Amino acid sequence: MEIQILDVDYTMVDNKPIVRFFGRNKEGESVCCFYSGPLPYFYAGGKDAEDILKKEGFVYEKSGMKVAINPDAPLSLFRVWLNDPSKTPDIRDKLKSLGLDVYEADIPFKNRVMCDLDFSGMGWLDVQGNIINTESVSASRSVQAKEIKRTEKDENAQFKMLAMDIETLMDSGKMDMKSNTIIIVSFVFSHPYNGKRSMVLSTRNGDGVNYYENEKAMLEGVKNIINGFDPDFITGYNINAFDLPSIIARMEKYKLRPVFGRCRQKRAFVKKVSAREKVYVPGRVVIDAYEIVKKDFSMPRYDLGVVCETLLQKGKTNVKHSEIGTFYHGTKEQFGRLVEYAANDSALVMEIIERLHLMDKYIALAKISGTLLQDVLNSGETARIENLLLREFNKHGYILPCKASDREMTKREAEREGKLVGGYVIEPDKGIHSNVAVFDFKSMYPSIIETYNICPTTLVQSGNSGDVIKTPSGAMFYKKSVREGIVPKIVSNLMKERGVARKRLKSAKTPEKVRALDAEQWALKIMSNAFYGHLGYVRARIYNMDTANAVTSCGRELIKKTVEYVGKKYGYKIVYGDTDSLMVKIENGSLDEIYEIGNKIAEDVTKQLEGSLELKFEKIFKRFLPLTKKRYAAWSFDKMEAGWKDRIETKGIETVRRDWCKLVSETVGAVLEILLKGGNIKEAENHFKGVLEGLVNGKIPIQKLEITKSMTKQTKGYKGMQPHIELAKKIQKRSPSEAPKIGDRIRYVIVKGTDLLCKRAEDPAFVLEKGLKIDPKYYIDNQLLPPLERLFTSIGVSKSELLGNGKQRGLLEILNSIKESQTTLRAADVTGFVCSGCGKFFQKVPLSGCCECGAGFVFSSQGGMAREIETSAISQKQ
DNA sequence: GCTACTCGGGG
DNA sequence: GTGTACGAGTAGC
Repeated sequence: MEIQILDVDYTMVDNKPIVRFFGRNKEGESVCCFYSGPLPYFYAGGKDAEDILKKEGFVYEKSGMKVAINPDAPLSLFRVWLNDPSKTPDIRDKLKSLGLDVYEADIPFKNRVMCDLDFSGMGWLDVQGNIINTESVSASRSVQAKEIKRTEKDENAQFKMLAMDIETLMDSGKMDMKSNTIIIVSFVFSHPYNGKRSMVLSTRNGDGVNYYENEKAMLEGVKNIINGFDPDFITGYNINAFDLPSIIARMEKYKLRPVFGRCRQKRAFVKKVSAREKVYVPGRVVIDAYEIVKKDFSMPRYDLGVVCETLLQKGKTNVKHSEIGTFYHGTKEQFGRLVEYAANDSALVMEIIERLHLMDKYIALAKISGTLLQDVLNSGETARIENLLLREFNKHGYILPCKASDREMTKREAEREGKLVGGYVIEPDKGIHSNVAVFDFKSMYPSIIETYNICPTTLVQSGNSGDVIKTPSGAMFYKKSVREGIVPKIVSNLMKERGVARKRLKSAKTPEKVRALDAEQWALKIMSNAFYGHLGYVRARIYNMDTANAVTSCGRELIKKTVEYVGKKYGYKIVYGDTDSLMVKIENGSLDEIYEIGNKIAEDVTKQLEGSLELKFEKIFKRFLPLTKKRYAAWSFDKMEAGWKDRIETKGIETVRRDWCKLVSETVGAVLEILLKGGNIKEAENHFKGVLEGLVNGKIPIQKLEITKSMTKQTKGYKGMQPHIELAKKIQKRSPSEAPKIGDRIRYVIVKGTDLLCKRAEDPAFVLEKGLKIDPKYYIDNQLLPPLERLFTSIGVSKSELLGNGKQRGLLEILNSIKESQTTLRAADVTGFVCSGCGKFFQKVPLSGCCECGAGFVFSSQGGMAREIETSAISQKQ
């Protein structure tokens, strides 16, 4: 039988562990595979190690393994065998107290087994054995395995997913998961369950509701339905920190065992992981859609409402939080709306995960790193890297040390302080540059690790001067011919496999295959890029400053030498570069000509490089505007199969910030667009002046002036004066019922007046209602000017030029000077952009810079004035 | 400018 | 469960 691994655990029978592999087979049945044989063990060494082990009565054997971080140390090592994994910590501590050094004595048994058998999370197994009958697990099939081996398969089994959402009564007024009553539980099934795709359970009866007499009975129902449907994945929104912990807490209150995993004995449990809670359900995988969305997408907020609008382009049925209690006790219709709301939330979460295929990446990471899917989701990069390190080091005769103690970590932090040197950043040549070729070193750090054989196992520890590679940081590494490093070997394999995956991707036929291969190549890149960081990470088992610094020192030297080479041989100026990238000013030539030159340079440079190092020509910045190190904007052109594709690219320039009003991000965006695409500084200046005029004339819609800040504590708790807090106080006095509460976001605008600035914050609705005037000076000085002044000074336009000629002039004068300066259009009048080709209306210019039809844009203004700003149909579309 | 602390999502 | 493991954004210096 072939099964795909979802989860692994063990049970003790006759004082020996039996490993259980939970998964699903090709036929779609859930399977539990029992396997005896693997025993826990770790390594011990040190003075008199053997005597001590013998005297203490341990089962042990001499081991020829070497310690990864110090392979040349003469050390007699022993493998110590145990029976019960749960007793390992005690035994480990005992041996330590007897003066022994221990290694790999902190590896969870399931990981130990997965590593030793070379199995992966979400990987496939070929299992030979007998079907058995057992009540200990809930699975369609249980197998007593005689032989198991891994097998390779791209596709996934038909996994079942359950999406759920609960509604509770917050009678205490607090989010207390122990005391709040659960009134509704909604389920959506990926596959029909008892002929249904969804269910709503409630302690109140209603249309289409599974009614339960009380909460306890409903929670019994929850257990029965989950176990009956037998999902592989349980998903929900913030399910790790709310829904499941609530369910578990309430079950415990009623003395119901929270057993809805695939082991009939083991409870689902909540584990605190660095202040966040994670829920584990044996044999199943808990997927918190909130956590995934937060990792995968960048949004200002992550409540399910905005997430659905952004990702699914649809809103969610909404019931105000304060209405939940009222509707539960309210009319039939009201209760119906509540039921609908709960059902909808589950359905939306299921849709987010399935339609956007959010699991693809995590499944690929599990397969590649060997980590169980649940651990890929719940832990970070470190867990994946160390899983991979463990199996690869072991395969090649090396063992890893235990994790560093707190004391050791503090020591490392102190040692690392200021000594871990990063990449080389070239001081940017300020101004607007035209036709800049962008190069970068392909997978720079992984390639350096591979090429220079950088690894803890190859680091020359003492003055051994043999056949070694000397890095610019001074650290020396044995050449591959002497001893190949394990980290270089892993990284090299990952990069090689990525090449294979990408090749296969090109010829992939089905969408499933394309997705899986794309996720695979992505995960391979992520993994190979993570090793450098790991070497310098204080918690890493293979932490070593000398190796980490060696990597970056090679990078710095590479980029410096390349700058020199390109400058000397070709006479081009390098206007900017950061760590692994180079911006080379070509200045003259068409896109196609620069493309030719770029590729020639890349090829030439690559020829001079050692090993797998490669310089790649990436793209062209038709215009490049560097502001400072790490901050620039560019009009970038990529050569695609269909022709050149352009876009505005910014790095480190915040276009959206919560403490800026919309007008700022819009103006920054528009000015950049004009500068980059039009290349006309005067025009950009005029645009800015137009915005100022709009402000002075009160022509800017108030929504664009709103600033949002959140109130994190009681108003009294704030020492200094802050506008949003002062506003909160005002509203408290005016209409206490609408007063902002802790955690609320407060929107405000600054109005004209003689009061202190902080006292002039006002509610936008109040401003409209009372016809108050906003304060243009505030918006100019505190909002627009800081980012825009920086932008303009970088291209040689001073503040005084921006605001007029002389020193600080009155706003009226600014206004007059604007009128004289022949602005063709006042920004305040611009309501959007209209495509000059197809006429489609856009509120904002899309990131591509042009409409889908390929044509450029014209401003659309209230007065019907229109001016073409861009006709960038550069593409050679066929 | 940098570092320390907080809070996210959920009813 | 042989594990302790975030991270962006803001407040405060």
